[in-house]
Amino acid sequence: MEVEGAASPPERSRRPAVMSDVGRLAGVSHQTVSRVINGSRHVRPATRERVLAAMRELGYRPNSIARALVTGRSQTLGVVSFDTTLYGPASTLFGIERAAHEAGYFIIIASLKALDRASVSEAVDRLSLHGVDGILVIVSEQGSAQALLDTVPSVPMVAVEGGPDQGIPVVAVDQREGARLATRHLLELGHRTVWHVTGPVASLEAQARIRGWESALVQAGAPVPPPLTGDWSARSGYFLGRQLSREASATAVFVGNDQMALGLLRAMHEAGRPVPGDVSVVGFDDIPEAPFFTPPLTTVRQDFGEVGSRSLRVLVRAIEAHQAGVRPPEGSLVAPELMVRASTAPFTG
Amino acid sequence: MEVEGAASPPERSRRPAVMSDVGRLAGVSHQTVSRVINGSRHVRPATRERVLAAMRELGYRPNSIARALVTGRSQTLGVVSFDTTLYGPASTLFGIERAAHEAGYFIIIASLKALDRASVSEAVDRLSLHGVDGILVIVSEQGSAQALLDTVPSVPMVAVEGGPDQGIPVVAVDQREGARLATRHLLELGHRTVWHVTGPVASLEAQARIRGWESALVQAGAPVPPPLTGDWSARSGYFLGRQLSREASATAVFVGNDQMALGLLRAMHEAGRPVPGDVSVVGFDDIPEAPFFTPPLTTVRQDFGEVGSRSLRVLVRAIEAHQAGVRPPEGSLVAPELMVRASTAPFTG
DNA sequence: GCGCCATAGGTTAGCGCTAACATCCCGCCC
DNA sequence: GGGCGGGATGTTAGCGCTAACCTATGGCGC
Repeated sequence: MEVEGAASPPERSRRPAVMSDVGRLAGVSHQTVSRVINGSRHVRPATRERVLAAMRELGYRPNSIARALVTGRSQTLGVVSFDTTLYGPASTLFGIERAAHEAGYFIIIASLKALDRASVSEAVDRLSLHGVDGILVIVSEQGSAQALLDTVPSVPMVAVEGGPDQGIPVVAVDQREGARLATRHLLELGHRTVWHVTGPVASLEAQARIRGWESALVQAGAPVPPPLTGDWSARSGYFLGRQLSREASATAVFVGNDQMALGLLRAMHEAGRPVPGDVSVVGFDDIPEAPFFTPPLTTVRQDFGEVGSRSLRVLVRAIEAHQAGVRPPEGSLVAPELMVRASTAPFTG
Repeated sequence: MEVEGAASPPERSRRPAVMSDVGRLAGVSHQTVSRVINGSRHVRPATRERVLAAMRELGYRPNSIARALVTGRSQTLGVVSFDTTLYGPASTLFGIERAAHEAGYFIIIASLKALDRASVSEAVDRLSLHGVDGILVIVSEQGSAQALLDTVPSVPMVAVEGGPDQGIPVVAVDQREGARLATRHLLELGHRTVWHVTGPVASLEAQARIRGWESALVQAGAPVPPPLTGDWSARSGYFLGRQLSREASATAVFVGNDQMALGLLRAMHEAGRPVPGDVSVVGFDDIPEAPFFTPPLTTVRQDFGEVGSRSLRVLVRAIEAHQAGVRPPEGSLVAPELMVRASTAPFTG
């Protein structure tokens, strides 16, 4: 079709085409090509068509690095996370990525070796050095939440799943409300009180769940048993479950997450204390396997995907606010939901 | 110390310092600053010190986008994956990220909406457009493996966890060997044959496990029962388990992954067929929860982290080979390991 | 017919860095 | 002592793109 390009034989596509190659073939300047790409109104339809045809013919792909250099925006966002192997962070990351894709951003990840301040700052630093436009920190631990405030952020940041109470926007599930839901459910089944297997002390989520559990107990006038501290693993749930199985008065347990609940279920089974006949158990998270535990686990669902996509949208708004020089947006809380299954039953004292 | 810089008061750090600012303060050209940063030998120690001091004073951070533009390398690698929520891909991704960090690369992720050819190519395209130096594709499905061959790769690629037999390097766990391990274990316990609950038909892993299971059966002269097809979820394992529980001759089951094994365990429990008393069950993956199933699950461990880090190293070598214009490296297989726990027992017919 | 303004496009200067070459200076050898 | 080699540094020219400004053209009102 284009007789113009006939001068250069199939030898084209040696080195990738750049803007001026397209311009030359279309008989316009490289700037006009840029205008076509960026949708400027000041290009005649006929010219636009010629440029588009030339782009097609040369297989032109815009170079986003050159564009990033000149615009100062890389369309890339960083995510800092600790253990992306766990279901929670993994699903959150997934939600983030989907929302980022929709918003035209890429996600680059920086996982932490350890959960201390230094590595959080180091990760944030590494990302901003690489030129990201904003950073999401999936933070779940007190030290790292603190580290966020120490960090001098060169780009907008949003904390996900937990974070400092002020300073930067936080998007998370309402942990305290979730714990209240779980505790009240057990209380309403007639249990005198509810024991609690917690996550590690430094975990913000664990702390919030403890507060929610405690407040529900206090509000109902129930005694507050000493919490048992685990580490989120099925293993720790198992050992704490063995311990609890010897506590005859323990007929209802609110476990800090589903993995520990699985371990606890196993310990109760071994100890001959049937669930839910003898002991009722509620977990937290609602991992996909929870309905298939023995027995199917009553648990509190956290919508991680929603947390991820919502936090991404907050970050994008924060970036826009930053550019416009206006106030950053607020964070928000995602509501948890109680999933009642077969691991809880009325108290039959 | 530096009287030179006194002209500009604390008003510095308005706009981030660039190389020539550092050079000016140190009394050298911007190129010498570049030499210091890139560790050139042709800089006198005294000069180097002055430059480093100036960098510190101005809080200089090199701009990696500008560097990427001129060198043509962004120090960024792309990872294409489908469901990063599952334990396998999530751990693989984690291993990749750790190894990338060590090798001085960043990881940018592109997750797929669907598992078809189009979305794989689209993701690869999106990543290379963004300027990645290489791409890892966590592929586990026949269609996408094929898509990889269709893709005209502008950058080096490596397939992870599965992929076409030729064309690009593949790093994966030896699925067939893992399936043989599981099947032989059950056969050695005296079971007449071993049933198999498989993953979805299009899954490369599922296919390889079926082949391994079949070959172990044939080699032992055992009959080959019809495989039951699941979809990796605990839910499907549960329903197929219900079906299998009615099959009196089924005393040994090799389940394609641990989640389905969990569902199957639950179905057997409900059907009053004790595991391992009546039925022996072997899973695949060895997810962290497997030891805490009821009963603790015998399963085949896949070292996902090793697959991730090994594939990253192969990709880095592929990039170097690409630049040097030599042949790309070979892929490799990671050995699986049988973890014997309490869900398998000798056949007592 | 002239100025005026809108429209369509070209020209020029960078973004911050590295690669390639040019230059200077010094010691050393014949 | 003069040329020469090589280490230390400066100068120049891009990488591929966008922003800002400039120019040509044409329609329109008076």
